[in-house]
Amino acid sequence: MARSSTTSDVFNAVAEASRREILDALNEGEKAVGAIATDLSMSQPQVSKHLRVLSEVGLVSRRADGRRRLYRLEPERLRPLHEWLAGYEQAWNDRLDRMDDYLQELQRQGESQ
Amino acid sequence: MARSSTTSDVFNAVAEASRREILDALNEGEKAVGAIATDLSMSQPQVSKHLRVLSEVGLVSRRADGRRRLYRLEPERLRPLHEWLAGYEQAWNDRLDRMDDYLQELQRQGESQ
DNA sequence: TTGACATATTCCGTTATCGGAATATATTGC
DNA sequence: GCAATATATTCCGATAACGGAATATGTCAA
Repeated sequence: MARSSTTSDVFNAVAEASRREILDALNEGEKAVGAIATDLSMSQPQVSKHLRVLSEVGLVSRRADGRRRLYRLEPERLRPLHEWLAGYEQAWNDRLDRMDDYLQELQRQGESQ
Repeated sequence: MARSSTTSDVFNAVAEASRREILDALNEGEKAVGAIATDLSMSQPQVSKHLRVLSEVGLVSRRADGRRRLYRLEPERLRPLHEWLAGYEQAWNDRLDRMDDYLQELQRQGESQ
């Protein structure tokens, strides 16, 4: 058995660097396909294809403006990512605490020289 | 030109569901390969391979214990993800605010019936 | 040393994914 | 309708990724 489709969930949609760049661009506001392509120096079909993937997972929405298609970020769709990460906050903070202890230890040692 | 390697960054490492499951398992504490395989009903080679990927991006570390290898989560390596997401907090909150306004509007309308 | 156990690696077939190029499908203005 | 502009889709070749099976490596215990 080989692997199954991936681009159909937020994690994979966001895994590609170019798609993150597109999302970053849209984070500044609604943009047309051509504008994105120009700004990021990507080919128009490339941008359209990535937008399709992003659209399929709901990370962007589209609206028509004349012959242009304006894409808009849908940030709430990042929630799965956010929530998954939240599950690691505990471990994360424990680490920072230990790091803090360690730094204080270093400082004590430095003072006693 | 075809695409270049992907599994070499945190975003892609985390993009695979089985790898997220492994990380979730390790979030409870250090575990041996076999234990993970049993808990998650994955084959041992499969687990080893995923751990290799996770290891290469620093998300897990390894220590020997007899003939076993204990893997441990390195949560601070999730930072790139965390930071990237943080860039969307603004948009995220704006959305929530607007949602809030909308709910209040609904409520006002409800009261005036 | 040998055998059992634990993990890592290699090989393989299948499929997904990417970028580029060409082409198809709107939509507008004349 | 026709040309121009804007976007989407399709076809392609190359390659990366996955899972399974077999095998290699490493470690302990008797």
